[in-house]
Amino acid sequence: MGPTPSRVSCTMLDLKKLRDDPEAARRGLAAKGAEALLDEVLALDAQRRALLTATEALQNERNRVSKEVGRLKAAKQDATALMERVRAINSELQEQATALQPSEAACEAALLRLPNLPDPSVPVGADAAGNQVVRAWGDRPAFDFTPLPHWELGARLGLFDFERGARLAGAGFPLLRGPGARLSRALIQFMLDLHTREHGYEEVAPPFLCNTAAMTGTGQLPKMAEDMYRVTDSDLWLIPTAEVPVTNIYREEIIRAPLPVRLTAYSPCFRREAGAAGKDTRGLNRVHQFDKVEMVKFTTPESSADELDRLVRDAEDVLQRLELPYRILELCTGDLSFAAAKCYDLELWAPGQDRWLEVSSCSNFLDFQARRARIRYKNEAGQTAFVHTLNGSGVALPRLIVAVLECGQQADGSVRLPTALRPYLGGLERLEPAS
RNA sequence: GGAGAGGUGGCUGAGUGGUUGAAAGCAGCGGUUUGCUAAACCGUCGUACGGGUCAAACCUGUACCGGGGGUUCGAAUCCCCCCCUCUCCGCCA
Repeated sequence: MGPTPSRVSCTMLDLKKLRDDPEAARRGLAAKGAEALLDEVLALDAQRRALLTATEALQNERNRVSKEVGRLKAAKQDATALMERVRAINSELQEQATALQPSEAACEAALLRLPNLPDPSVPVGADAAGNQVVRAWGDRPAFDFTPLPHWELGARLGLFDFERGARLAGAGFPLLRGPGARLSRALIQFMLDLHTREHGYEEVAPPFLCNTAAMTGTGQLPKMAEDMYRVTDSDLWLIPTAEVPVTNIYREEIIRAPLPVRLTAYSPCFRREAGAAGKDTRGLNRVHQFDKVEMVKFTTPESSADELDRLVRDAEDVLQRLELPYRILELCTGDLSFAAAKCYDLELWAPGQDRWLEVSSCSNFLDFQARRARIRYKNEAGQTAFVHTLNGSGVALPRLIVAVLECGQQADGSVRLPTALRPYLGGLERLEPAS
């Protein structure tokens, strides 16, 4: 079984817009540090169009002469001269094609590496230091003892077995046991119930591996290949987030369902975390496999800004109901991910480590992913147009568990569980140390 | 994994190597009729990428009938490879 060739649209940013107003694109790309690529794209595009025009002129002639051949033959007349002419055109076309094909491929490859432009409302900044706290919720718990990090708590409570997990797949593949495994499952179920029953999402259970076309559609490929796990003898990658399969549900489709379509999915996520070696090696802060509940939306361009606000509130609701203090950052231009035009991060307070931990990233991609994946709808004028896509974690499990443990810890070594979660744990109120 | 059947526009569904980008029907859109709804009738109705126009409307070219390649002056139509769906068999959670 060979790899499926990906059929990806040549557009990610609108090429015509890039041509018509390169300066606007240049400003946006500069904010994301991808300015140089723009000139490369524009040059490749100019070359490509010149070749395309020449090729199409030849094709036009070939088509006209061929039709004439048919006409002559139908009239029982000699057409040898015209057939010779077409043969000549074809050999010329062969030469054209050897120039055009690499040109188109190069143009598309460069385009696929161009990141999305930041929304004009996004604060300008070079890196994470430029992110802005937009609001915070909840009081950070006060302790009359020194709060422990979750890996200490987990050891005392018998929740994790990192050593044996490493035996199975290496460091960063956590093994949860007993109450730890159950806590994880309870949180997943709690979040899915919340989003489906109260926030208006449809639950989906997607594949956990996706092909190259899907990975390209949402923007993981080509840029993030080294951050993903790949299956060796088929065209499949382990998903780094449910965003990939869920967003690609409508790839190459004109969505007929009324917008917005709001979907939520549980999935494991697999990330190589290339370049993060040695960072956050203890506990659950940064792992190669983790569980997450994801929210994905397909909307009209008119409503995507509002839907982003709702998305953030839906993620916040998870944290509020679990009584966990958090803050919300708006990412600045320099910290936006490849595909995002605007993004809010939700960070939970981890008192045992005295730091904030990101548990959710809520992004509006505008039509960036829709272009790449060709996800469209019919607008009110009846025209086919690209949807806007959004997604956000609702939320990621490991760091959620970290906060539940570190915020809920008591002087006696037990951990108080949030009230809203207890029904999912058979009424359990506390995790007690194994004695 | 083996055998068979099939993949055509939003859907259903015709299709001959040569003015077919593709019959017909449904849906959609615009309109007429109508007290409203329904119905009827008329018209319109694929996508992408180029060129023309400051731009839009519009005009025009090319490509696209699962994907790729081949035969041919000319391919949805013939040939090869691949993918997918369905049915049956085998294997297995």
